[in-house]
Amino acid sequence: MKMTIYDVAREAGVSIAAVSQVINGKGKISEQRRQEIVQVMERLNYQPSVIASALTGKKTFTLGLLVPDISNPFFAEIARAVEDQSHHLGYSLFICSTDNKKERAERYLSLMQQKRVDGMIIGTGIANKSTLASLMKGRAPVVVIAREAKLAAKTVIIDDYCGGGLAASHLLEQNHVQVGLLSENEEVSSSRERIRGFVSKWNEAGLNIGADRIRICGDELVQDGKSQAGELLRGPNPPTALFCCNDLLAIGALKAAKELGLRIPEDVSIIGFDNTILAELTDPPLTTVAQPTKQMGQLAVDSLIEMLESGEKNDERIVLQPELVIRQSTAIKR
Amino acid sequence: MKMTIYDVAREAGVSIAAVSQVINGKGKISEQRRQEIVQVMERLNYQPSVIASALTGKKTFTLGLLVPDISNPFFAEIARAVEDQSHHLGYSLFICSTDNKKERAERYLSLMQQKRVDGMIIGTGIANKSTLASLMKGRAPVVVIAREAKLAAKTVIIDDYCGGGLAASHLLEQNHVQVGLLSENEEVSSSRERIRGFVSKWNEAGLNIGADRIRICGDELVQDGKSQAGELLRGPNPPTALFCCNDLLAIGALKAAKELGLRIPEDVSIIGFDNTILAELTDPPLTTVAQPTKQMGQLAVDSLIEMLESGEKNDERIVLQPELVIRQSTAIKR
DNA sequence: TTGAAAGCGTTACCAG
DNA sequence: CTGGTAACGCTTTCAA
Repeated sequence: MKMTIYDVAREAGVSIAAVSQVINGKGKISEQRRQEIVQVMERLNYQPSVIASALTGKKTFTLGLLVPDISNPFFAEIARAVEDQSHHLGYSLFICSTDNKKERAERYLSLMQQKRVDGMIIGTGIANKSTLASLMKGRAPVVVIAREAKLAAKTVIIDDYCGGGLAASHLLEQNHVQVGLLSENEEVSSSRERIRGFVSKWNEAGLNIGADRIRICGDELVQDGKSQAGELLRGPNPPTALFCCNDLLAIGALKAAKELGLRIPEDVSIIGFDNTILAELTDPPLTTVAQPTKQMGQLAVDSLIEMLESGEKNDERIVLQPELVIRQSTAIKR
Repeated sequence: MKMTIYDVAREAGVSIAAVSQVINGKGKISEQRRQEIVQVMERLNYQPSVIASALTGKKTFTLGLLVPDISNPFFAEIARAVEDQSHHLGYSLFICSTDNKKERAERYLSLMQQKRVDGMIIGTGIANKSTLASLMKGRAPVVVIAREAKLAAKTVIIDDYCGGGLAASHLLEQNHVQVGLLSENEEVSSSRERIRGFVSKWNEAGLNIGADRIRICGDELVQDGKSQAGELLRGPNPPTALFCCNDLLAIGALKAAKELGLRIPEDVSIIGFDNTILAELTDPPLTTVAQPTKQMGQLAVDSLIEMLESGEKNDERIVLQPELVIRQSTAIKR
């Protein structure tokens, strides 16, 4: 049933070498022979085996994408952008959700290497440097997306520090003084940067943020965001504004506030990050810092393909600018 | 740099066959030899090439998933469930978004075959029967998820017809008489079934739904949902309730209603389908019909693996029950 | 038990 | 131009 290059060659009365040449458009064959062979291939519905081709050292035309969670809308959007550009350029995509777990990430990475992906895009923290280091020594080029790489590596990212600052400025303009910050797990560098950027801007204004005001949330983003926000809001000297490192956390905060009978933004302002589709749907719509996901995904793939085609590793960082999207979850402090 | 089975064999002073045996845990080797070989493999950080193994007729341990759009939260959730179960069972996953486009679907399908996936899960309409038919004649087993297959094929699905009925009953109980329905593109069988179920329940109650009350939306779900709902709501005899075939469409409807200054649910009730994460975030939270995505994804993978391990094709349909989740976007007609 | 050798489907090099 | 043939890395008989 399954046709091979031999079947085609036999049917066309030529050698497999000839067939191989027309498949790859290489070498010299008379136009007539080529035509004939093409015809036979179509007639037999022949499809070259990527597997066999890969075994001889050719590419697999497969890329890998590692994200924390594909069901998180932000990463789903990134994934879609990456997928589109990959397929556009002729590559298939393995998608893996790591839940930010070191073991999962390493397992997936090793799997991808065994399956000989041509390159990978990493959008998730990788626990230790040595993993990334050995990864980069491998044959497959790597680009890091939406995260700070721990080593010099090609990176497509937004200026998270600046994004945090954007949020801080917005809240500052609205006269907030008491704020609470919701961060992701410490491994998540983008989250750390956002917090750093926020705090630094806040300090510039001569204001302080107590360490107890910065809450680290676990992987159950909505859930943990809700409980941490709840603690902050119920505690002494409750914040009048909450900066959340992503929209999911912000949604948790929203829930906590509502549950406490607080009005948003009248009683407490909430600001998210990512500008996922969720942000425009919440009640009230969420003020958030936007990342250009489409563009990031596309750039990541382009860079990756360029690296693997040129064979040169490239450590350049592409830093895009975040943008504040003001909706109705933030207001002047009363 | 890259270790092969030969390197291991040489280093361990045995034949490659011996190494192969310990890799696959087959054949008989003295425990001592096995230990030695394992040690060498670890020392050399040897990783068997899935590619080479596949070439000899073994599995690729790769599955393919086709969905309309991975950035649609419903499919992102399905994908996550499928991914988890796949990886749990040792398989990697290609994920492809087809946008419900025939050409894209066929291109992806062909790619997957060239890459010799062990099986595929189809969650998107495939334009013509012949494609599906030839697909199913291939070596790789297929299971259809969240969609009616056009041919006898293993299917994991909810009872969409019944789901439509659930929505209708809910609206009927609330005394609605004038309704509007928002459907997806005609190719989408689940959507058709939901509409059929809704209409039939409606008719049972002695009520009618004019053909002009059923609007087909394009692929820009939110966008198109909004414009179609807008037309309905602005038209003569506007509906007091809208049934939307998925949450995204419902969100569009929500937007249209708000833009027209209508209150929800006081002026118009809106009911969605899928119960994605979006549904609990909208303002007001969306009443919707839930699908058990986690379970569906898991069942699909389990069935697929079972088929490919047993080598038997299986046409069984697994039909799960949808469930009405009542939130605040629907209310008794005033 | 262990090892030699024949594939698996392609590519690429090297003679005709 | 064209065809034969040795890799590629692994699995699987089949002898020894």
